[in-house]
Amino acid sequence: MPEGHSVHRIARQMTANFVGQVCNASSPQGRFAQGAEQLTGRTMLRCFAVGKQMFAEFDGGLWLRVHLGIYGAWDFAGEIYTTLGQTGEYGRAARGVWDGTARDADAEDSMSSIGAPRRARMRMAESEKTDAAGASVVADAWPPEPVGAVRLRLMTETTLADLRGPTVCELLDEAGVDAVLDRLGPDPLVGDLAAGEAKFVAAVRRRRAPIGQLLMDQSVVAGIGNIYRAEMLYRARLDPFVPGNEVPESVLRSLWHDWVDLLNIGVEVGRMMTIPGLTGADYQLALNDVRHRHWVYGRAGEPCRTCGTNIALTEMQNRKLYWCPSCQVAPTAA
DNA sequence: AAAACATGCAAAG
DNA sequence: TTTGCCTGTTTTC
Repeated sequence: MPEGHSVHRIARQMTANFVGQVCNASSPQGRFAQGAEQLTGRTMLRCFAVGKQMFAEFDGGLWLRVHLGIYGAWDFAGEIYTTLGQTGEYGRAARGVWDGTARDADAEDSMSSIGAPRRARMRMAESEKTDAAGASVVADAWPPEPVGAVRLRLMTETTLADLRGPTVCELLDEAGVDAVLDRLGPDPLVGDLAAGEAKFVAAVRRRRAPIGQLLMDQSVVAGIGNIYRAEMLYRARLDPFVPGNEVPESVLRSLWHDWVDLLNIGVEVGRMMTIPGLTGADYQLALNDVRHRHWVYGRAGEPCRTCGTNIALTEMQNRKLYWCPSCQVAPTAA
């Protein structure tokens, strides 16, 4: 269940490896056989993310829309040309992974090789755990056997991407894409930033729902999920229950700018880094362990890193919401 | 070994 | 409001 940053990374990986290439598509699982047949032989023209959704355009006006949902994932294998800098020798390719479960050592690479794209031979072993040890064993098997229920496999001569467990995988025409885009709020990495800010502020200000709910509403702002929601509210020291129309405009503008920053960091690092200023061992700890990465998320009952008050937990929109009842308060009247 | 749980969403009822 | 997706990790028996 990647939040927005992961999907942007996947779209970039897809762009690097598939755009401009004639694709062969299949559905090893069978549930997308008809769609795969329509895609086969077409050239991918572009690929991009808006919020948590990925869109890829193929020649002939055919679009692929994918939403990974809570446990969907893409696995890339083969000749991976990446600008993401996340490739160890046998690292995992851009994958819709759980941010907190990335155990491989891609973090340092990620920091050092941004802007230094390189070719890497990367073939996934049968399972993630055997990547390091088992990669060479299966290195000559091409294409690799699908692992698990692969809804869609996209292939070029040298590269493949396997999609598993998505909530949405469908083909659309351009009008269909527009209809989806129309109901999505602004994404800091799509379109004009100032326009996005204005849309976000206006959307929140006209609603009475709690700000904690509105941040997760993809029509208000696209790409924020349960972790970024909790962390952004903490970073703003904002009570999650304040109605949207009672949040001062200045606070909303700050929230938007914070999302701009967090999303950019997330895309670059591949993790939802929400505690600023970490260095050295603390930074490495945060990179490698979700438990050390956040202010409040997943920390119910533990002391607030700032004030020591126990982090509270409640349900909002059927999702767990963590917050510090001491640090996070209603904004003073503007 | 089995169960619970997770960074969402859409479709069914 | 409930269920499906059907993965991968963590927790419980």
